[in-house]
Amino acid sequence: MDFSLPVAIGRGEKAERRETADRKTSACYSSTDDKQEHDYCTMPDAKFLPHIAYDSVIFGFSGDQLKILIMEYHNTGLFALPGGFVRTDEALNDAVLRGLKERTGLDNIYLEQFYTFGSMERFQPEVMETILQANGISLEAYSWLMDRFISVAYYALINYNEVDPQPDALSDSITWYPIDELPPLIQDHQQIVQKARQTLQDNLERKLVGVNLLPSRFTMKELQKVYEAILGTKLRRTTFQRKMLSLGILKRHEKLYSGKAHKAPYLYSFEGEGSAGV
Amino acid sequence: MDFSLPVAIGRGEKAERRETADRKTSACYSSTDDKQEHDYCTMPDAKFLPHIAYDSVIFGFSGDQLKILIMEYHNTGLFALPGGFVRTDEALNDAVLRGLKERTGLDNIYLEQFYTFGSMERFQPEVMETILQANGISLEAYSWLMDRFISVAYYALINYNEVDPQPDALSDSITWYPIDELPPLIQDHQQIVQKARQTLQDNLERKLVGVNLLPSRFTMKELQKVYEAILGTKLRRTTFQRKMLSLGILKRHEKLYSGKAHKAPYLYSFEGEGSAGV
DNA sequence: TACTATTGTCACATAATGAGACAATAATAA
DNA sequence: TTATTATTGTCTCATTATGTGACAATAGTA
Repeated sequence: MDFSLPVAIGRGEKAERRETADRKTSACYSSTDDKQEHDYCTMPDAKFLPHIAYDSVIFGFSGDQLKILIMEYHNTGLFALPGGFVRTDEALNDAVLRGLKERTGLDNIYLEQFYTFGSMERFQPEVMETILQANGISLEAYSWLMDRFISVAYYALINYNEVDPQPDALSDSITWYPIDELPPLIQDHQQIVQKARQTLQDNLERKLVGVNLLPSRFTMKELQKVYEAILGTKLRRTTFQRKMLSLGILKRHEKLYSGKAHKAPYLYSFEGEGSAGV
Repeated sequence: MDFSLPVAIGRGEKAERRETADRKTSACYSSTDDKQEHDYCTMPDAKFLPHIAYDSVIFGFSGDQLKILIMEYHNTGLFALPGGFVRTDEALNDAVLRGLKERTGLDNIYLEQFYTFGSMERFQPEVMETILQANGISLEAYSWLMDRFISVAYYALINYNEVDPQPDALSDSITWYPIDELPPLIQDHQQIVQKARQTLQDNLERKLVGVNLLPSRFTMKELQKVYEAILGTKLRRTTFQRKMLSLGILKRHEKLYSGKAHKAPYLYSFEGEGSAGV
């Protein structure tokens, strides 16, 4: 009963204001082709904060399943979460938004930071070595990538149908996988996914994150499917409907005539972005 | 009704296993006097991860108030949260536990990571400059401290009466302040405290963090005071008591004869660390 | 022995949730 | 046109949880 509305970094709220740091900011960003920009810099030490990375668990919903985006690196058979690095003059949150924009093309993404991973087990320079070698990249020039990294993990909720995912320079694919059918992931990425899902479940009851996985207008049944996919349990139709309506944050619109032989459901939209709870 | 038990880093759960990184680990740690060790290293670049810090919001409960530990730097009038840095071969969580041990003397602390702060606004080299100068420390040798830092924030819950807080080398005091009567803090530390309190409030309903602020045996009234201090609201005695007892995780012990002219309350202890909810 | 302050528990009202019943209805088949 | 089918929106009733006050039990004091 104590629902408060979602506070997104990318959406309603402003992202962290960016101020320019006045030191050590040399330009070395090189975009090689017009369609796609490189994540990695030829003089990276001057550009990115060392030892700090982020990883993103990007959730989508399709075919009644919760899915996430996984990247596969060229010629390695290695799978990983989309991630990246933080520029020396860039807010952490802005770095993640930038990376998401590159992968998804979307600007307005529901995004939430959930944990920072910093164990020693995640330090496996061989992995990055393999990836760089498979891409024919000099290990010396990118030795900073073989250092120990602490990774700040975020999860994002996006509308599956709105997105055409784009791989980065080192990977040849970025693909939706059902959350329960992931390929083996590098390092501690499986753990990161686990924690992301747990956080998503926890927040489902407090915030109203579910709606961010759907188009702006959706039926009650679709919303229920999202909840069921996130929680991994079946929910009772009438109870769910009553609960959602009692929150007073869904606006009812016209009916959806699906062509099926039964009563047409109403479409709803999420009335929020402002504030209602606390 | 969906309480799950607290999962502490320092307590029931193991801390992240430490493996030794095999590179760049030169010993330069120097403890100057027997009682107190220095946080800062004469060759810090070789010892600590650059650009990464942690801050800890250490909660205690006394006189019906929620309090936190604040440090005051020598000769500066600057106040800050206790914090520190991560060694190159040390897990992030272990670094925080190490710092807490130094400040509080305690090993077994309820600790939870809650957010990583990485905005550009927190980059204020003047502040550290002031602190170092006030301590007569060469700015050149410690220039790394003036770099931009991303800070992983943790909150800790400890038994107020069990602790004799110890200042570090740069500060001359570490003192309990009521959470609503803090001195002005440096950088974004006020924000960090705010978010810590919010997280604590959120977790109070899901986990049973409250008990970590009390001695192992406590009365129902004491527990209620803790909840009221955290939530900032008065609670109804009978409802609170019924709720707590219905959880089935408090063990009742002998009565506490306080010498006051009324019925003596029972003492309770927290039956947990295992699992009861989900 | 009466009085005071507080505790543990109960009783009742109100609110939230679980679980099923049922009428409404959009398309299809007869 | 009318019956049939699958699904939706809503209602009802039972169960559980919570709000609110009452009250007896009791450890000390007067």
